[in-house]
Order: sequence, then structure tokens, then C-alpha cells
Amino acid sequence: MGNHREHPGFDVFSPRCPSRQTLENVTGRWGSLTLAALADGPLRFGALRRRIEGVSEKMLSQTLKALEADGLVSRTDHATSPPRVDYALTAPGEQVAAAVVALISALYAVLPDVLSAESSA
Amino acid sequence: MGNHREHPGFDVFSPRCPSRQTLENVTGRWGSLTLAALADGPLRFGALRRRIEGVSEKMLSQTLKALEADGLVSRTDHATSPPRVDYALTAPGEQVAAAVVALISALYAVLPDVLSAESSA
DNA sequence: CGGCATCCGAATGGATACTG
DNA sequence: CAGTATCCATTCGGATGCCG
Repeated sequence: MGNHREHPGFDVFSPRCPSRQTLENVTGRWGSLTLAALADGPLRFGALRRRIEGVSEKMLSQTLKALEADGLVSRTDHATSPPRVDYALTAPGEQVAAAVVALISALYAVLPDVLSAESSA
Repeated sequence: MGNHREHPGFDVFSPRCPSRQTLENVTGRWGSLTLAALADGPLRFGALRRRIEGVSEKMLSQTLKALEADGLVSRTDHATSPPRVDYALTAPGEQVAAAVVALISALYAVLPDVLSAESSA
């Protein structure tokens, strides 16, 4: 179980499958970090920006829009002054974010090997 | 357990942490698909190219090089005629690839929700 | 077959300035 | 604070041609 081949309806290897685009939104440059950041709980725009170091306003905005369009992230505009907007994971978003966090954990686990591989290059 | 916060030595949210670059290699446009493809076993360059539909020769070559430099993928040149080069996951690569496959599985599971979210946009 | 080198248009993405 | 708009440099990435 747990193998991607067990979902006959979708094929991420095919450019025409919608899963491909969603995969790119999720695994894109900022997508994975955004989901991982929100896995710890809802965050405001500015807090997200500070948490994901190096992301520009523009890219964060774009990334959040894509994830929101995918229904993985929800946006709550409190319409107050000063403005306050919260971003949070939806139920599907939680599922995907958990997998992203697991991937990052797996990465951390092998990073010592990776670093020694790079130093011997 | 399984949370990324449990690895104090590394922080993927910091641009200076080497894990960040590796994460981008793994989750990059073609990185995740390459790892997923190799999760089923070693493949030759051409087979890989056919499996990952839409990837160009140049990008596949570049992606494989990055993953090889990270020590996640191994390259075996049989030096025969006609040429034959096999790509396979290393032990660390297997760990990461398994997490990628799990992520894709999670994605498949929520895709119906994603698609309905998109259609109502 | 499995590459690498080059060219070039397209897309990405950051800095800055501006708005509600 | 939470964006949007514009400009611009960098990078991406496909097409082509060549090599062992």
C-alpha cells in the first residue's frame, strides 16, 4: 500500500493529468514551504513571510493564490483596520501538508549523507 | 513524531541551510517525478525520459546531475556499444523517494476535492 | 543511445513603488 | 497590514546540431 500506482484514475507522469499541475503547485519553489509553515497552524500574511525566509511578497502572494485555488489553503479576511488576513490549511490541505512535512523529515534524516556526498564531489 | 521541528540541526525555512537547496532539488519541477519514477526500480536514460512525459533531454540530464550530486541517485555507465547508462536510487534516495511517493499518494487522495474547488473558482 | 554545447524566446522571480 | 503594479535581471527550458 501507499504506492502511487494504486490510483488508476490519475497519472502524475502524464502532462495532461490535472494532478501534474497540482503537484507543481505543491512541490514548487515556495509551495512546499508554505504548506509546511501552515502545518503548525494558521498564520497571517506577514507572519508567513517572516517564517519562509527569502520569499518575496510577490511570490508568497502568488503561491497562496495557487494553493487557495486548489482548495488546499483557506483565506480569511477579517476586514478590520489595520487589515488582518489569516491563512490556514483546509481538510485536504492538512492531508497534503502532512505528507510534505514527512518529506522534509525524510530529507533531514538523510541530509548528513547528502552533505558528505556533496563534499566529495 | 515525524515533525520537522524535531531536527534542531537543520531548518529548511532558512535560506542558508543546505537542506533548502536539497529540498529544491527534490521538489523541483522534475525532481519529484524523477525520484518517483526510480522508486519502481532502476531505469535507463531513455526509459526515464519516456516515463516522465514532457521532460526534455536537457532538463532530465540536469535533474539527474543534481540528484546525483546530492547522493540520492547513482549513475552506472556500462560503457558498451551502443551506450547504456542506468540510473538508480541510492539508500538515502530510497528514503526520500518513498516520501515523495507518499506525497503523490496523498495528492491523488485529495484530487477530487481539488478539482471541484477549481471548477467552482 | 546517451549525452553536451549553443542559441534564444518564455517564464520566473526579486526590488521598488504605490494603494486601500 | 496586506496586498497590487511595474520594471528588470536571471533562469528555465525547448530546438538544434554535434560527439563517443
